[in-house]
Amino acid sequence: MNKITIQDIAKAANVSKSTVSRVLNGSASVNQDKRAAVLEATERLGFKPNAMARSLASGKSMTLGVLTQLIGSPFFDAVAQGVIAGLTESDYSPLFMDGRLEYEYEVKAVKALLGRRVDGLVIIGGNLSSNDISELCEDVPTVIVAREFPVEEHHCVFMNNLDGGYSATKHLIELGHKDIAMIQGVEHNVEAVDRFKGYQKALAESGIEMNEDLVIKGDFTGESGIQAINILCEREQKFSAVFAANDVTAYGARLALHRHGLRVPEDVSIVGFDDQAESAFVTPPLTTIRQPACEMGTMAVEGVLSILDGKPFESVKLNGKLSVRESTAQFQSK
Amino acid sequence: MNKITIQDIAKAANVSKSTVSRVLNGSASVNQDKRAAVLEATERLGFKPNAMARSLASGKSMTLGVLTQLIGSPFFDAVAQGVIAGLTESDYSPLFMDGRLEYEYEVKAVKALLGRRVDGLVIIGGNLSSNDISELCEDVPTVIVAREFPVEEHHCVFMNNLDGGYSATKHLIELGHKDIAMIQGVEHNVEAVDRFKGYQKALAESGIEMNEDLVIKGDFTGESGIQAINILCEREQKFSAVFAANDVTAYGARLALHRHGLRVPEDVSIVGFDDQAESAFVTPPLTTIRQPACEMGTMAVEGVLSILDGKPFESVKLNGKLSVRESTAQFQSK
DNA sequence: TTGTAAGCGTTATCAC
DNA sequence: GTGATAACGCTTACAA
Repeated sequence: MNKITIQDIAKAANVSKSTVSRVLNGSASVNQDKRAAVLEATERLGFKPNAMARSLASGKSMTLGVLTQLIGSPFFDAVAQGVIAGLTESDYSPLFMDGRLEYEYEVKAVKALLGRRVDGLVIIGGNLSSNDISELCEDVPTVIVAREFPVEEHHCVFMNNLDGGYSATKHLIELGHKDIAMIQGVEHNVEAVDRFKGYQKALAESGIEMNEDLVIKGDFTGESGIQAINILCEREQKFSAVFAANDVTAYGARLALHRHGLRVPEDVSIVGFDDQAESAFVTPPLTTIRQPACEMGTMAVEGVLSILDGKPFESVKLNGKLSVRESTAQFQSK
Repeated sequence: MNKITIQDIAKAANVSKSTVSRVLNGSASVNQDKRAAVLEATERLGFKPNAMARSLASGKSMTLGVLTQLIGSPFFDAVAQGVIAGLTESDYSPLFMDGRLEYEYEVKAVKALLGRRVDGLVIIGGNLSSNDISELCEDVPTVIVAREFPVEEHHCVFMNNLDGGYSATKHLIELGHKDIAMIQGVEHNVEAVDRFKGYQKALAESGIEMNEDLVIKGDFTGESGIQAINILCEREQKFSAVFAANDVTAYGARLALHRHGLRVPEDVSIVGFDDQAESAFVTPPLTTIRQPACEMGTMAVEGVLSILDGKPFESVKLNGKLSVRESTAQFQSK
């Protein structure tokens, strides 16, 4: 470890610890010469301030804790990127912990973050309840991303999943499709439910009666996309389009369709949800709803920062954007 | 912030700070009654130890810093997962920082990690030079994942990219292919170069002379996969198989092939490299080389832990595994 | 502008 | 076993 302390610098520069501190933090003006001497000594001795001691003394850690889930999923990464971007201008740095999408881990991660005395918290998705968050995060400014809590005490930045589901379905309807299957996401998951509601809304609005047989349960995995199509085909269900609750499910669906000899988009159109990076390169490139993930991360950070600054922060609901590619086409009656 | 300190607990439990510390850390035996009282007070007041103060006093932070790059890429996530897994049994917790695959960020991230006085460091990929690492990490036990430094002073856990490239190409050759195109990865990137070397080795070993025209530069993106195939087709180059430097490039190649009316695998076989999660659901499911990413993460952590424990640690080189799916098939002469 | 000294919340070293 | 008390490295009044 770097054994060099502020004391060593003080000695080397012939000043007091306080002066060194002042120079390093710019907290007060210091004589040019001394200032130079301190800087020189700092450089020469390779002094690296001990963040622990610093935060212990100041009461601030100058870090924002970020609870992510499965940092490998494209969505979470995009949010994380947004967080980092939103932080570059500030003096804070992010501290990531992964909740693995498992309740116990999430609690542990938040506690660890709080133990490190992060000055603010960004919680991305996950399973923590409103209560958990209230209790755990008490007086640390917290913004929750990609989840919606109707309670006013929580600050959220989330996507309008209902609107996204609506846009996706509407797009299909506008292409002339009527028998539109939906592969749902994880049951009871709010986002999944909202996407489904959007599907229902678009259908209703266009005077198409929803056919229960076209709604298949899924769980956001590629495998569930495959299964859903298998079920539909085995039942010899008539359908010319499918709306999958997320992109990976759409991949699976497209694969199963291929195995059943159905072409995309000639025979069946597919719309996904998320717009993960791969979706533009898959064959055929997937039409999908783009989640403003990166923006959400940035907005969350700005939220925490402004709360930290004593300013108010209102929860925001963002709309996804339909990204039309080649997996959807005009309905062709056969 | 939780304003409750060890002092408050001491008062509430009618003991001294030292005793509270002893109970909480199990560093010495304490009378049953006092012990119970301390525990009760801790629970009741919701005391959360200040990690900062703790590490300042003890000189250890009980954390391992992890420098990741683009935490959203499947590969880095898998490594991160391995890191977390390797840590669960220990008393250490991970601290993630993202280097964004940009030199400046990486340096900054490592410094931030070191400023937090992490007890050990796991560096995943990136652009830091051997020197950078030596200078920055001086006496903090460090293990580097997914990069190979021939210097003995660095501890590395990496994949044998040459062997992976060899396996991929060999697979194609065994299927009867002779005109095998290769879409390279980022120029000068060690891993990319090694994968290419593996390609060359397999060719040479089978007595197939390498055709320079079949080797196309790429950069690990889906777009470069598309471009490569476009070039090949425009030149009316004869080829029946392609080995892409990574999975995303393979996706792009497959898409371009489709646009040129070439079927996979009937007309052209494709092998990727990485085995990211999506590759099993893409159409057709991609044959690829699976990187033991998770294992690498775990091994890296074990390495750091053992160095911390005063034990020696030898760099390890792991072999990837060929995962045969449906994007490759027996060569069919037309 | 600068130095002195008192914390910050723990752990660690002593005596008892 | 247990309780003072001195670190740990830094910030920040408070004086000068």
